[in-house]
Amino acid sequence: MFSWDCETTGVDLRHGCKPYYVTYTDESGTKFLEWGVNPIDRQPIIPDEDIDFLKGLINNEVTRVGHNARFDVLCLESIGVTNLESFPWLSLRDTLLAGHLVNSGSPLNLTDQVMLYLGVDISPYEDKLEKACKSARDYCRRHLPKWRIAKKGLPEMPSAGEEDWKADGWLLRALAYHHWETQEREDFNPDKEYPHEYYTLLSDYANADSYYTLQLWGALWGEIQRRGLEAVYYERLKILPILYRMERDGLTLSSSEVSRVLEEFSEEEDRCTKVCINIAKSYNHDLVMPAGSSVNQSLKELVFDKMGLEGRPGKKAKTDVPSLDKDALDRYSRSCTGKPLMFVNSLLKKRHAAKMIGDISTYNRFWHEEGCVHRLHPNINPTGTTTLRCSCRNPNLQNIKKKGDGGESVKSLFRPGPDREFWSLDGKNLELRIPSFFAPEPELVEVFNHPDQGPYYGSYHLVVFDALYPELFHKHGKNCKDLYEATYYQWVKNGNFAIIYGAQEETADSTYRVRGAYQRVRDRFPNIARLSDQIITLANKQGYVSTIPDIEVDPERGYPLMCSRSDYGRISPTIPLNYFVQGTACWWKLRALVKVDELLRQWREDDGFSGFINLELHDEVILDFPKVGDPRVDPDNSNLWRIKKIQEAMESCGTAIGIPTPTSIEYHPDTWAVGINF
DNA sequence: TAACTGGGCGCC
DNA sequence: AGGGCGCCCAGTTA
Repeated sequence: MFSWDCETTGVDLRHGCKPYYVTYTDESGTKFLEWGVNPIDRQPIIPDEDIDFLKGLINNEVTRVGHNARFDVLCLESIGVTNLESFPWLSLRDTLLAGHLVNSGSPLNLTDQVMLYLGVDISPYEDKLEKACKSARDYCRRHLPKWRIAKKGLPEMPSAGEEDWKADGWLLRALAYHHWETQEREDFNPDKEYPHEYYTLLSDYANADSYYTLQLWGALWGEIQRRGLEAVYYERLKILPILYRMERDGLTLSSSEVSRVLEEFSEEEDRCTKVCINIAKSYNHDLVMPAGSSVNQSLKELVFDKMGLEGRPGKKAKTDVPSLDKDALDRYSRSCTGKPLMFVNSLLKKRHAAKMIGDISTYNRFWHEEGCVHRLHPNINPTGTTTLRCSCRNPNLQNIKKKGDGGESVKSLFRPGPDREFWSLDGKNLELRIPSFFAPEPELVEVFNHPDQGPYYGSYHLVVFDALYPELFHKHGKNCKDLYEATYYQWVKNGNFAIIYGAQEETADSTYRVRGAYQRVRDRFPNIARLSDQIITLANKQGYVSTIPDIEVDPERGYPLMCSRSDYGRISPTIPLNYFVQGTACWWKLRALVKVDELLRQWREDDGFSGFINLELHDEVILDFPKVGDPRVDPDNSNLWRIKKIQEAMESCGTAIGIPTPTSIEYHPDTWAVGINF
């Protein structure tokens, strides 16, 4: 068993950042390889024999321990040591995955985990390095302007912005050598505290990392064994190569659509900004328009003081400062006319345009150009949430606006490349089904199992609609869905999701817009109400909730999700059912990804089929396939049979947790924003 | 300057 | 006591 860790010139390995230091620890101790970095272009200078040596090292060992090992595998790939297909993924022992499994609610960085499980404080290594790096960076800014210090705006590091100093660990040794070679400054002493340690500070820090990563693995695995969670760990491990592949393949945007939309919306933003400024002038106010959707003093002063609109706090606000969010602006606009009304409407339009432009600019920092498309490779983090959801960043592709306000959406820019097509598969009503079948709630089980039968036709929302508006439902039946699409039916949906998200009585009633709705829903679904109560009690007793056990993995144990406690030691009643549902849904999705990936790999071997997974959206999977034929014209000469296989595989994951999980199929030949149901 | 906080907004 | 995220901006604090 050995552990390894790479230090890099930044996290953006697909944009030119590279490892310059590899540390590894095994039974015989801790060793390392260190390479000089050219300060002008930030590229490490790596001897061929070191690459060969690393190849041997990686291939010889049986188990490999890493902290967020997927990143370190990508490091090795970026310098030609290994690659996706040949790396022995299932031999990995990852202290990030293990740490989340053992305690999903605690900080997972190495320093915190080593403190928690080994009682050792390694923060002094990092603190010393941070201090020295910052001094070195200051020194370079003053005396060596040609040296390429990490900062926002460098094309090779689009993620720069936070903790930039971490990308400049190489700088200490580079500066020390530079001084030794040139002796150009007598007073060379950028850091008064550590002037003579520039050769070794990075090394001390990095070597401690690989050493303690190995120790930490031992502690975590002991805990996993004690709690009998080995099978759950091994199942989770399967996700790493899938995410690695997903990040590599990424998601494409149409470059011509991007240019067109950018131009149109820039004009729109300018126009609306001018309207706002002119209206402000008529109030004797020189409005300084805030960027994007943000709010500044100038805007507040105009709206609340000079126009005299009555401010109200926002729904989710932590303070009682008057809100200027979309919801608040909508409310204000209903109570005003004339210039204030025109102002509010222009401000909303300006924000809409600015949001679109802002999203595209963020993508622009990250994308790679490939002919007529741009390709994004986001970072997907399987331990990025306190539930089992993955988080996504650089850029985040899990919050792409679906529909424009009457206009275009960012989603419409995401288009398949030439001779490609998108498909998406979505677990239908997954989060509503989980408590319904698990409780179980016989009425809802019946409804979900018979989507063709009246009066509810498989719709959870219609059942609640009936409970809250019995007269209307008696009169119109399932037509209520269309008749009250924007009003009662929408409010019912909002309320249902609010409850899934943990809303308590007051919030639920106000979301449903019906007094007493919360209690009526509880009365209608007594078993779900009881499940919620029981799971809150259990969570307070044991500190966590478990997802539904999967009979194909471990019929006894699900994935434990820690519930955070307030200062008084109680768990918020909003949390337990939500974690249970959200976590179980994502367990389903993780297993679905494993099965989908298995099919895709099989097809690749069978006939070279090049289909891949672009993205996962918690209960949904997006696929990028080669265009074969239009399934609407000739289903037999299309990818439809493959998609049906994938659908079958995903649905089978529901069986293993006792929840029927019908999965819908959408075909996107043109753009992700438009889907054709199959 | 850099780090932090809150507001705003998008998704499931 | 409405769950889980990431990103940008403005304004304050160290």
